[in-house]
Amino acid sequence: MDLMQTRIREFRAKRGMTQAELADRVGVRRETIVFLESGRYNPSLRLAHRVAKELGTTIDALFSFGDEDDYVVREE
Amino acid sequence: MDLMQTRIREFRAKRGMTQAELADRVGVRRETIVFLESGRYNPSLRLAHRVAKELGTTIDALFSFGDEDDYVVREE
DNA sequence: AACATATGTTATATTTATCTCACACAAACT
DNA sequence: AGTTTGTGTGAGATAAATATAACATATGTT
Repeated sequence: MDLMQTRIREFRAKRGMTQAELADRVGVRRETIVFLESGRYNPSLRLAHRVAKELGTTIDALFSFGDEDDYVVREE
Repeated sequence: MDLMQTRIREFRAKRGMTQAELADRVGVRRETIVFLESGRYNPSLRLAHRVAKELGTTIDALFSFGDEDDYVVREE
């Protein structure tokens, strides 16, 4: 099935934001965030964008697929 | 309804690639590319990623939503 | 121990993306 | 004029995202 990686949880934690809070601000159900964080589904581009925006980052920074040469979770 | 902007056509043209070609490489139907280029639907993140990759760019460079401060189509 | 809060799960329903097929149109070429 | 090539459109079918609701678990707090 080839799931994707996401750093949503990492970014969300950095902001001290709860799943429910994020879901709320983004306008989806909390369960949707759960599924997103575990990579179990493939959001629409628009949803990905809203999430990235709420977390103060970009889509490309937030999600990654198996095909990148250089995906690393860097701490800062 | 609030459509999104995309530079797919621009990038595709730059590469001299046809809609059918792109569809093919990306693994979708040509009609899907037509709809994407006209912003009439909201691809899955994975599809957006595949398209960006085939066009040698990133998702964030390829798509934009009404909420950016600074979206410009720049020529290079 | 009881309670509250944050997270995870499972099943079903609804909405939307994408497929499929068929046709239409314009431009370029023979 | 006819043919090819690239692009656009529309309707119906299928697959996948998201909603909804209900329950489960873990952790922290009193």
